[in-house]
Amino acid sequence: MGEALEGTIAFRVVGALRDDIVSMVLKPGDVISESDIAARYGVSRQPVREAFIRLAQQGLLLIRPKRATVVKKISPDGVRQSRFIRESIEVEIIRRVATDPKPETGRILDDLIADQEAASSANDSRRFHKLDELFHRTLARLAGVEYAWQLIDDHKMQLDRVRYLTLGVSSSQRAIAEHKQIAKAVSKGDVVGAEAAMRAHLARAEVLLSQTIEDFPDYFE
Amino acid sequence: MGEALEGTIAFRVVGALRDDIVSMVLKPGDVISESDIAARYGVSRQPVREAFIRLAQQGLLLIRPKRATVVKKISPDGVRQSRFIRESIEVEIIRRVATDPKPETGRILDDLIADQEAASSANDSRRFHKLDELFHRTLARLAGVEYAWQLIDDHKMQLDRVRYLTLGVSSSQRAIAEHKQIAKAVSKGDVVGAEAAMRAHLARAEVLLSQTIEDFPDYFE
DNA sequence: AAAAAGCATCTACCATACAAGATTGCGAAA
DNA sequence: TTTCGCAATCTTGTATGGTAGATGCTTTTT
Repeated sequence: MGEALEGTIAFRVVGALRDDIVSMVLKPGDVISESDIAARYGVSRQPVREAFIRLAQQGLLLIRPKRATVVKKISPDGVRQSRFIRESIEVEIIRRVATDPKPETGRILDDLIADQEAASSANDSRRFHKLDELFHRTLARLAGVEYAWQLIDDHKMQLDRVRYLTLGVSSSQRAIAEHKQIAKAVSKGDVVGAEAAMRAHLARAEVLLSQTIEDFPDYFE
Repeated sequence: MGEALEGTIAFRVVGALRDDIVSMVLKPGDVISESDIAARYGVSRQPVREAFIRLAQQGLLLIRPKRATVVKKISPDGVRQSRFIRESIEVEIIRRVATDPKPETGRILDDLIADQEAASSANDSRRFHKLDELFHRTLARLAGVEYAWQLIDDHKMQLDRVRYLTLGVSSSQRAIAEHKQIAKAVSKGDVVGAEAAMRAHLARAEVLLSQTIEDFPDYFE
Protein backbone atom coordinates (compact mmCIF):
# COMPACT_ATOMS: atom_id res chain seq x y z
CA MET A 1 0.00 0.00 0.00
CA GLY A 2 3.08 2.24 -0.13
CA GLU A 3 3.65 5.31 -2.22
CA ALA A 4 6.61 6.25 -4.34
CA LEU A 5 8.71 9.26 -3.51
CA GLU A 6 11.88 8.14 -5.21
CA GLY A 7 14.38 10.79 -6.04
CA THR A 8 13.78 12.92 -2.99
CA ILE A 9 16.45 13.45 -0.35
CA ALA A 10 14.19 12.09 2.36
CA PHE A 11 13.82 8.89 0.36
CA ARG A 12 17.58 8.45 0.07
CA VAL A 13 18.04 9.00 3.79
CA VAL A 14 15.37 6.41 4.57
CA GLY A 15 17.17 3.81 2.50
CA ALA A 16 20.58 4.59 3.92
CA LEU A 17 19.41 4.52 7.51
CA ARG A 18 17.40 1.35 7.03
CA ASP A 19 20.40 -0.45 5.58
CA ASP A 20 22.61 0.75 8.42
CA ILE A 21 20.13 -0.38 11.03
CA VAL A 22 19.42 -3.82 9.57
CA SER A 23 23.14 -4.46 9.00
CA MET A 24 23.90 -3.40 12.57
CA VAL A 25 26.11 -0.48 11.57
CA LEU A 26 23.71 1.46 13.74
CA LYS A 27 23.24 -0.68 16.83
CA PRO A 28 20.14 -0.98 18.98
CA GLY A 29 20.28 1.71 21.62
CA ASP A 30 22.35 4.14 19.56
CA VAL A 31 21.09 7.69 19.71
CA ILE A 32 20.94 9.50 16.38
CA SER A 33 19.71 13.05 16.56
CA GLU A 34 18.30 14.73 13.50
CA SER A 35 21.21 17.18 13.48
CA ASP A 36 23.78 14.38 13.55
CA ILE A 37 22.39 12.55 10.57
CA ALA A 38 21.73 15.78 8.71
CA ALA A 39 25.37 16.79 9.10
CA ARG A 40 26.58 13.30 8.20
CA TYR A 41 24.66 13.33 4.92
CA GLY A 42 25.16 17.03 4.22
CA VAL A 43 21.46 17.85 4.12
CA SER A 44 19.11 19.85 6.29
CA ARG A 45 17.22 18.54 9.24
CA GLN A 46 13.92 18.53 7.38
CA PRO A 47 14.30 15.45 5.17
CA VAL A 48 16.06 13.62 7.98
CA ARG A 49 13.13 14.29 10.26
CA GLU A 50 10.75 12.87 7.68
CA ALA A 51 12.93 9.81 7.32
CA PHE A 52 12.80 9.35 11.09
CA ILE A 53 9.03 9.43 10.99
CA ARG A 54 8.90 6.72 8.34
CA LEU A 55 11.41 4.50 10.12
CA ALA A 56 9.69 4.97 13.45
CA GLN A 57 6.44 3.82 11.88
CA GLN A 58 8.28 0.73 10.64
CA GLY A 59 9.48 -0.04 14.15
CA LEU A 60 13.18 0.61 13.60
CA LEU A 61 13.45 3.91 15.45
CA LEU A 62 11.94 5.20 18.66
CA ILE A 63 11.26 8.92 18.73
CA ARG A 64 11.16 10.26 22.26
CA PRO A 65 9.73 13.77 21.96
CA LYS A 66 12.02 16.55 23.03
CA ARG A 67 14.49 13.94 24.28
CA ALA A 68 16.18 11.97 21.59
CA THR A 69 15.71 9.43 18.82
CA VAL A 70 17.25 6.02 19.35
CA VAL A 71 17.66 2.90 17.28
CA LYS A 72 15.00 0.68 18.73
CA LYS A 73 16.21 -2.27 20.70
CA ILE A 74 15.03 -5.63 19.48
CA SER A 75 11.96 -6.81 21.33
CA PRO A 76 11.98 -10.59 21.83
CA ASP A 77 8.22 -10.55 22.03
CA GLY A 78 8.11 -8.44 18.87
CA VAL A 79 10.29 -10.99 17.11
CA ARG A 80 8.01 -13.75 18.29
CA GLN A 81 4.93 -11.98 17.00
CA SER A 82 6.59 -11.10 13.71
CA ARG A 83 7.27 -14.79 13.27
CA PHE A 84 3.66 -15.52 14.09
CA ILE A 85 2.49 -13.10 11.45
CA ARG A 86 4.85 -14.48 8.87
CA GLU A 87 3.89 -18.07 9.57
CA SER A 88 0.17 -17.24 9.49
CA ILE A 89 0.39 -15.62 6.09
CA GLU A 90 2.88 -17.97 4.49
CA VAL A 91 0.90 -21.01 5.58
CA GLU A 92 -2.24 -19.54 4.07
CA ILE A 93 -0.31 -18.74 0.90
CA ILE A 94 1.04 -22.26 0.53
CA ARG A 95 -2.43 -23.64 1.10
CA ARG A 96 -3.90 -21.62 -1.70
CA VAL A 97 -1.08 -22.38 -4.09
CA ALA A 98 -1.24 -26.09 -3.34
CA THR A 99 -5.02 -26.18 -3.52
CA ASP A 100 -5.05 -25.06 -7.14
CA PRO A 101 -1.57 -25.56 -8.61
CA LYS A 102 -1.20 -24.17 -12.10
CA PRO A 103 0.68 -26.11 -14.76
CA GLU A 104 3.72 -23.83 -14.71
CA THR A 105 3.97 -23.65 -10.93
CA GLY A 106 6.26 -26.62 -10.55
CA ARG A 107 8.67 -25.44 -13.23
CA ILE A 108 8.91 -21.93 -11.82
CA LEU A 109 9.76 -23.17 -8.35
CA ASP A 110 12.18 -25.79 -9.64
CA ASP A 111 14.05 -23.15 -11.62
CA LEU A 112 14.43 -21.01 -8.52
CA ILE A 113 15.71 -23.95 -6.52
CA ALA A 114 18.22 -24.75 -9.26
CA ASP A 115 19.50 -21.20 -9.07
CA GLN A 116 19.82 -21.54 -5.33
CA GLU A 117 21.87 -24.70 -5.71
CA ALA A 118 24.17 -22.87 -8.08
CA ALA A 119 24.58 -19.99 -5.64
CA SER A 120 25.23 -22.44 -2.84
CA SER A 121 27.90 -24.27 -4.83
CA ALA A 122 29.56 -20.96 -5.61
CA ASN A 123 29.44 -20.02 -1.92
CA ASP A 124 27.67 -16.81 -2.94
CA SER A 125 25.78 -16.37 0.29
CA ARG A 126 24.45 -12.95 -0.63
CA ARG A 127 22.91 -14.24 -3.82
CA PHE A 128 21.63 -17.30 -1.98
CA HIS A 129 19.86 -15.12 0.51
CA LYS A 130 18.31 -13.04 -2.27
CA LEU A 131 17.06 -16.16 -4.00
CA ASP A 132 15.68 -17.54 -0.77
CA GLU A 133 13.64 -14.39 -0.39
CA LEU A 134 12.57 -14.59 -4.01
CA PHE A 135 11.33 -18.13 -3.48
CA HIS A 136 8.93 -16.98 -0.82
CA ARG A 137 7.88 -13.88 -2.68
CA THR A 138 7.18 -15.97 -5.76
CA LEU A 139 4.83 -18.17 -3.77
CA ALA A 140 2.97 -15.05 -2.71
CA ARG A 141 2.75 -13.95 -6.32
CA LEU A 142 1.43 -17.35 -7.38
CA ALA A 143 -1.25 -17.01 -4.72
CA GLY A 144 -2.16 -13.58 -6.05
CA VAL A 145 -1.25 -11.78 -2.85
CA GLU A 146 2.07 -10.16 -3.63
CA TYR A 147 1.19 -7.21 -1.44
CA ALA A 148 0.93 -9.59 1.49
CA TRP A 149 4.57 -10.45 0.94
CA GLN A 150 5.44 -6.80 1.08
CA LEU A 151 3.87 -6.80 4.52
CA ILE A 152 5.97 -9.75 5.58
CA ASP A 153 9.00 -8.00 4.18
CA ASP A 154 8.43 -5.00 6.42
CA HIS A 155 8.32 -7.22 9.48
CA LYS A 156 11.21 -9.33 8.29
CA MET A 157 13.49 -6.39 9.02
CA GLN A 158 13.13 -7.18 12.69
CA LEU A 159 14.06 -10.80 12.06
CA ASP A 160 16.91 -9.81 9.77
CA ARG A 161 18.57 -7.86 12.54
CA VAL A 162 18.63 -11.00 14.64
CA ARG A 163 19.85 -13.05 11.71
CA TYR A 164 22.69 -10.62 11.17
CA LEU A 165 23.88 -11.33 14.71
CA THR A 166 23.98 -15.08 14.06
CA LEU A 167 25.81 -14.96 10.77
CA GLY A 168 27.26 -18.05 9.18
CA VAL A 169 25.16 -20.65 10.92
CA SER A 170 22.55 -21.13 8.25
CA SER A 171 22.78 -24.41 6.41
CA SER A 172 22.01 -23.67 2.79
CA GLN A 173 21.86 -27.38 1.96
CA ARG A 174 19.09 -27.95 4.43
CA ALA A 175 17.17 -24.90 3.24
CA ILE A 176 17.35 -26.16 -0.34
CA ALA A 177 16.12 -29.57 0.70
CA GLU A 178 13.18 -27.99 2.46
CA HIS A 179 12.36 -25.83 -0.54
CA LYS A 180 12.35 -28.96 -2.68
CA GLN A 181 9.97 -30.62 -0.28
CA ILE A 182 7.65 -27.63 -0.39
CA ALA A 183 7.74 -27.42 -4.17
CA LYS A 184 7.07 -31.14 -4.50
CA ALA A 185 4.04 -31.05 -2.25
CA VAL A 186 2.69 -27.99 -4.01
CA SER A 187 3.06 -29.55 -7.44
CA LYS A 188 1.19 -32.63 -6.31
CA GLY A 189 -1.59 -30.53 -4.83
CA ASP A 190 -0.83 -32.02 -1.42
CA VAL A 191 -2.21 -29.21 0.75
CA VAL A 192 -1.58 -30.86 4.11
CA GLY A 193 1.94 -31.87 3.17
CA ALA A 194 2.77 -28.45 1.80
CA GLU A 195 1.52 -26.74 4.93
CA ALA A 196 3.50 -29.06 7.16
CA ALA A 197 6.64 -28.55 5.07
CA MET A 198 6.28 -24.80 5.22
CA ARG A 199 5.76 -24.80 8.97
CA ALA A 200 8.83 -26.97 9.43
CA HIS A 201 10.83 -24.70 7.15
CA LEU A 202 9.89 -21.60 9.07
CA ALA A 203 10.31 -23.28 12.45
CA ARG A 204 13.90 -24.23 11.75
CA ALA A 205 15.13 -20.66 11.99
CA GLU A 206 13.57 -20.13 15.39
CA VAL A 207 16.02 -21.98 17.57
CA LEU A 208 18.66 -19.31 17.95
CA LEU A 209 16.84 -16.38 19.52
CA SER A 210 17.42 -17.17 23.19
CA GLN A 211 21.09 -17.87 22.56
CA THR A 212 21.39 -14.60 20.66
CA ILE A 213 19.83 -12.69 23.53
CA GLU A 214 22.46 -14.13 25.84
CA ASP A 215 25.24 -13.19 23.46
CA PHE A 216 24.07 -9.62 22.87
CA PRO A 217 21.96 -8.65 25.87
CA ASP A 218 22.43 -4.93 25.24
CA TYR A 219 20.68 -5.16 21.86
CA PHE A 220 17.46 -6.50 23.35
CA GLU A 221 14.92 -4.97 25.67
CA MET B 1 5.69 -1.55 16.93
CA GLY B 2 4.29 2.00 16.89
CA GLU B 3 5.62 5.03 18.66
CA ALA B 4 3.83 7.55 20.76
CA LEU B 5 3.83 11.21 19.84
CA GLU B 6 0.63 12.16 21.55
CA GLY B 7 0.10 15.77 22.34
CA THR B 8 1.78 17.11 19.24
CA ILE B 9 -0.09 19.02 16.58
CA ALA B 10 0.95 16.54 13.92
CA PHE B 11 -0.56 13.74 15.96
CA ARG B 12 -3.86 15.55 16.28
CA VAL B 13 -3.96 16.20 12.55
CA VAL B 14 -3.30 12.53 11.84
CA GLY B 15 -6.24 11.49 13.95
CA ALA B 16 -8.57 14.08 12.52
CA LEU B 17 -7.70 13.26 8.92
CA ARG B 18 -7.89 9.53 9.49
CA ASP B 19 -11.35 9.84 10.97
CA ASP B 20 -12.49 12.05 8.11
CA ILE B 21 -11.17 9.61 5.54
CA VAL B 22 -12.56 6.44 7.09
CA SER B 23 -15.94 8.09 7.65
CA MET B 24 -15.97 9.31 4.05
CA VAL B 25 -16.09 13.00 4.95
CA LEU B 26 -13.03 13.13 2.76
CA LYS B 27 -13.90 11.06 -0.26
CA PRO B 28 -11.56 8.96 -2.39
CA GLY B 29 -10.14 11.21 -5.09
CA ASP B 30 -10.40 14.44 -3.10
CA VAL B 31 -7.30 16.60 -3.29
CA ILE B 32 -6.11 18.04 0.00
CA SER B 33 -3.04 20.22 -0.29
CA GLU B 34 -0.86 20.92 2.72
CA SER B 35 -1.90 24.56 2.66
CA ASP B 36 -5.61 23.71 2.62
CA ILE B 37 -5.50 21.47 5.67
CA ALA B 38 -3.11 23.80 7.46
CA ALA B 39 -5.51 26.69 7.01
CA ARG B 40 -8.50 24.54 7.93
CA TYR B 41 -6.94 23.51 11.25
CA GLY B 42 -5.22 26.81 11.91
CA VAL B 43 -1.73 25.36 12.04
CA SER B 44 1.36 25.63 9.88
CA ARG B 45 2.13 23.40 6.92
CA GLN B 46 4.89 21.52 8.71
CA PRO B 47 2.82 19.29 11.05
CA VAL B 48 0.31 18.75 8.25
CA ARG B 49 3.06 17.56 5.99
CA GLU B 50 4.21 15.05 8.60
CA ALA B 51 0.66 13.86 9.03
CA PHE B 52 0.48 13.32 5.27
CA ILE B 53 3.59 11.17 5.41
CA ARG B 54 2.15 8.98 8.13
CA LEU B 55 -1.20 8.59 6.39
CA ALA B 56 0.45 7.89 3.06
CA GLN B 57 2.43 5.07 4.68
CA GLN B 58 -0.85 3.69 6.00
CA GLY B 59 -2.28 3.67 2.50
CA LEU B 60 -4.92 6.36 3.01
CA LEU B 61 -3.23 9.14 1.06
CA LEU B 62 -1.32 9.26 -2.19
CA ILE B 63 1.40 11.89 -2.36
CA ARG B 64 2.19 12.88 -5.94
CA PRO B 65 5.38 14.95 -5.70
CA LYS B 66 5.11 18.52 -6.89
CA ARG B 67 1.59 17.77 -8.10
CA ALA B 68 -0.90 17.16 -5.33
CA THR B 69 -1.92 14.90 -2.47
CA VAL B 70 -5.15 13.02 -2.89
CA VAL B 71 -7.28 10.73 -0.77
CA LYS B 72 -6.41 7.35 -2.14
CA LYS B 73 -9.12 5.58 -4.03
CA ILE B 74 -10.10 2.20 -2.71
CA SER B 75 -8.32 -0.61 -4.49
CA PRO B 76 -10.53 -3.69 -4.92
CA ASP B 77 -7.43 -5.84 -5.09
CA GLY B 78 -6.10 -4.13 -1.98
CA VAL B 79 -9.33 -4.88 -0.17
CA ARG B 80 -9.10 -8.47 -1.27
CA GLN B 81 -5.54 -8.81 0.00
CA SER B 82 -6.35 -7.05 3.26
CA ARG B 83 -9.03 -9.64 3.78
CA PHE B 84 -6.53 -12.35 2.99
CA ILE B 85 -4.15 -11.01 5.59
CA ARG B 86 -6.86 -10.70 8.18
CA GLU B 87 -8.16 -14.20 7.57
CA SER B 88 -4.67 -15.69 7.67
CA ILE B 89 -3.89 -14.18 11.03
CA GLU B 90 -7.27 -14.60 12.65
CA VAL B 91 -7.44 -18.25 11.63
CA GLU B 92 -4.03 -18.87 13.15
CA ILE B 93 -5.11 -17.03 16.29
CA ILE B 94 -8.25 -19.08 16.70
CA ARG B 95 -6.25 -22.26 16.19
CA ARG B 96 -3.85 -21.40 18.97
CA VAL B 97 -6.59 -20.34 21.35
CA ALA B 98 -8.61 -23.47 20.67
CA THR B 99 -5.59 -25.74 20.88
CA ASP B 100 -4.90 -24.77 24.46
CA PRO B 101 -8.02 -23.12 25.93
CA LYS B 102 -7.50 -21.71 29.40
CA PRO B 103 -10.17 -22.15 32.08
CA GLU B 104 -11.31 -18.54 31.96
CA THR B 105 -11.40 -18.30 28.16
CA GLY B 106 -14.99 -19.40 27.82
CA ARG B 107 -16.27 -17.00 30.47
CA ILE B 108 -14.39 -14.02 28.99
CA LEU B 109 -15.84 -14.62 25.54
CA ASP B 110 -19.34 -15.30 26.86
CA ASP B 111 -19.29 -12.03 28.78
CA LEU B 112 -18.37 -10.13 25.64
CA ILE B 113 -21.14 -11.82 23.69
CA ALA B 114 -23.63 -10.96 26.41
CA ASP B 115 -22.60 -7.32 26.16
CA GLN B 116 -23.09 -7.49 22.43
CA GLU B 117 -26.59 -8.86 22.84
CA ALA B 118 -27.38 -5.99 25.18
CA ALA B 119 -26.06 -3.46 22.68
CA SER B 120 -28.02 -5.12 19.91
CA SER B 121 -31.25 -5.02 21.92
CA ALA B 122 -30.66 -1.35 22.65
CA ASN B 123 -30.06 -0.73 18.95
CA ASP B 124 -26.75 0.89 19.91
CA SER B 125 -24.95 0.09 16.66
CA ARG B 126 -21.90 2.11 17.54
CA ARG B 127 -21.36 0.22 20.76
CA PHE B 128 -22.11 -3.04 18.98
CA HIS B 129 -19.39 -2.33 16.47
CA LYS B 130 -16.92 -1.49 19.22
CA LEU B 131 -17.72 -4.73 21.01
CA ASP B 132 -17.38 -6.72 17.81
CA GLU B 133 -13.90 -5.34 17.38
CA LEU B 134 -13.14 -6.06 21.03
CA PHE B 135 -14.19 -9.68 20.57
CA HIS B 136 -11.58 -10.20 17.90
CA ARG B 137 -8.91 -8.25 19.72
CA THR B 138 -9.55 -10.30 22.83
CA LEU B 139 -8.94 -13.48 20.90
CA ALA B 140 -5.60 -12.05 19.80
CA ARG B 141 -4.76 -11.21 23.40
CA LEU B 142 -5.68 -14.72 24.52
CA ALA B 143 -3.32 -16.06 21.87
CA GLY B 144 -0.55 -13.78 23.14
CA VAL B 145 -0.28 -11.85 19.88
CA GLU B 146 -2.03 -8.58 20.61
CA TYR B 147 0.37 -6.73 18.36
CA ALA B 148 -0.82 -8.87 15.48
CA TRP B 149 -4.27 -7.44 16.03
CA GLN B 150 -2.86 -3.97 15.79
CA LEU B 151 -1.58 -4.95 12.36
CA ILE B 152 -5.03 -6.15 11.35
CA ASP B 153 -6.46 -2.93 12.69
CA ASP B 154 -4.26 -0.87 10.39
CA HIS B 155 -5.50 -2.80 7.38
CA LYS B 156 -9.05 -2.79 8.61
CA MET B 157 -9.19 0.91 7.78
CA GLN B 158 -9.40 -0.03 4.14
CA LEU B 159 -12.25 -2.41 4.85
CA ASP B 160 -13.97 0.11 7.11
CA ARG B 161 -14.19 2.60 4.26
CA VAL B 162 -16.12 0.02 2.25
CA ARG B 163 -18.25 -0.87 5.22
CA TYR B 164 -19.16 2.77 5.68
CA LEU B 165 -20.57 2.79 2.16
CA THR B 166 -22.80 -0.19 2.90
CA LEU B 167 -24.20 1.05 6.19
CA GLY B 168 -27.18 -0.58 7.83
CA VAL B 169 -27.00 -3.94 6.17
CA SER B 170 -25.11 -5.80 8.86
CA SER B 171 -27.23 -8.29 10.73
CA SER B 172 -26.13 -8.10 14.33
CA GLN B 173 -28.17 -11.17 15.23
CA ARG B 174 -26.26 -13.28 12.80
CA ALA B 175 -22.90 -11.92 13.94
CA ILE B 176 -23.78 -12.76 17.54
CA ALA B 177 -24.76 -16.26 16.57
CA GLU B 178 -21.45 -16.72 14.81
CA HIS B 179 -19.53 -15.40 17.77
CA LYS B 180 -21.34 -17.89 19.96
CA GLN B 181 -20.38 -20.68 17.61
CA ILE B 182 -16.74 -19.60 17.68
CA ALA B 183 -16.69 -19.30 21.47
CA LYS B 184 -18.31 -22.70 21.87
CA ALA B 185 -15.80 -24.45 19.64
CA VAL B 186 -12.90 -22.69 21.35
CA SER B 187 -14.10 -23.70 24.80
CA LYS B 188 -14.39 -27.30 23.75
CA GLY B 189 -10.91 -27.27 22.25
CA ASP B 190 -12.40 -28.08 18.86
CA VAL B 191 -9.67 -26.66 16.64
CA VAL B 192 -11.16 -27.70 13.32
CA GLY B 193 -14.61 -26.44 14.25
CA ALA B 194 -13.28 -23.14 15.57
CA GLU B 195 -11.28 -22.54 12.39
CA ALA B 196 -14.27 -23.31 10.20
CA ALA B 197 -16.51 -21.04 12.26
CA MET B 198 -14.02 -18.19 12.04
CA ARG B 199 -13.63 -18.57 8.28
CA ALA B 200 -17.38 -18.54 7.86
CA HIS B 201 -17.66 -15.50 10.08
CA LEU B 202 -15.09 -13.56 8.08
CA ALA B 203 -16.45 -14.75 4.74
CA ARG B 204 -19.91 -13.41 5.45
CA ALA B 205 -18.79 -9.80 5.08
CA GLU B 206 -17.29 -10.38 1.66
CA VAL B 207 -20.43 -10.48 -0.41
CA LEU B 208 -21.03 -6.78 -0.84
CA LEU B 209 -17.85 -5.50 -2.48
CA SER B 210 -18.83 -5.89 -6.13
CA GLN B 211 -22.20 -4.30 -5.50
CA THR B 212 -20.51 -1.41 -3.69
CA ILE B 213 -18.16 -0.85 -6.60
CA GLU B 214 -21.17 -0.54 -8.90
CA ASP B 215 -22.86 1.90 -6.56
CA PHE B 216 -19.81 4.12 -6.06
CA PRO B 217 -17.57 3.61 -9.08
CA ASP B 218 -15.76 6.91 -8.54
CA TYR B 219 -14.45 5.79 -5.16
CA PHE B 220 -12.61 2.82 -6.59
CA GLU B 221 -9.68 2.51 -8.92
C1' DA C 1 -7.94 27.94 -37.28
C1' DA C 2 -4.67 25.06 -35.18
C1' DA C 3 -0.61 24.29 -32.86
C1' DA C 4 3.17 25.62 -30.17
C1' DA C 5 5.58 28.45 -27.03
C1' DG C 6 5.54 31.34 -22.90
C1' DC C 7 3.89 32.52 -18.47
C1' DA C 8 1.04 32.65 -14.25
C1' DT C 9 0.05 29.64 -10.64
C1' DC C 10 -0.56 25.76 -8.49
C1' DT C 11 1.98 21.81 -5.85
C1' DA C 12 5.27 19.35 -2.66
C1' DC C 13 10.21 19.60 -1.28
C1' DC C 14 13.86 21.65 1.21
C1' DA C 15 16.41 24.95 4.19
C1' DT C 16 16.51 27.86 8.05
C1' DA C 17 14.99 30.19 12.26
C1' DC C 18 12.64 30.00 16.43
C1' DA C 19 10.19 27.81 20.39
C1' DA C 20 9.59 24.72 24.19
C1' DG C 21 10.37 20.58 26.85
C1' DA C 22 14.06 17.54 28.93
C1' DT C 23 18.52 16.56 30.56
C1' DT C 24 22.92 17.47 32.62
C1' DG C 25 26.10 19.38 35.42
C1' DC C 26 27.70 22.90 38.19
C1' DG C 27 27.28 25.68 42.17
C1' DA C 28 25.31 27.17 46.33
C1' DA C 29 23.17 26.13 50.55
C1' DA C 30 22.16 23.07 54.38
C1' DT D 1 29.41 15.69 52.35
C1' DT D 2 24.94 15.77 50.58
C1' DT D 3 21.13 17.86 48.46
C1' DC D 4 18.58 21.16 46.17
C1' DG D 5 18.03 24.48 42.47
C1' DC D 6 19.12 26.94 38.44
C1' DA D 7 21.06 27.63 34.02
C1' DA D 8 23.46 26.12 29.88
C1' DT D 9 22.65 23.01 26.35
C1' DC D 10 21.00 19.27 24.45
C1' DT D 11 16.70 17.36 21.95
C1' DT D 12 12.42 17.42 18.92
C1' DG D 13 8.34 20.33 17.51
C1' DT D 14 6.67 24.24 14.78
C1' DA D 15 6.62 28.24 11.61
C1' DT D 16 7.95 30.42 7.44
C1' DG D 17 10.45 31.60 3.18
C1' DG D 18 12.31 30.10 -0.95
C1' DT D 19 13.02 26.50 -4.83
C1' DA D 20 11.97 23.45 -8.54
C1' DG D 21 8.73 20.78 -11.00
C1' DA D 22 4.05 20.13 -13.00
C1' DT D 23 -0.26 21.96 -14.79
C1' DG D 24 -3.21 24.73 -17.41
C1' DC D 25 -4.35 28.94 -19.65
C1' DT D 26 -3.04 32.68 -22.54
C1' DT D 27 -0.70 34.44 -26.26
C1' DT D 28 1.89 34.10 -30.22
C1' DT D 29 3.26 31.93 -34.35
C1' DT D 30 2.56 29.16 -38.35
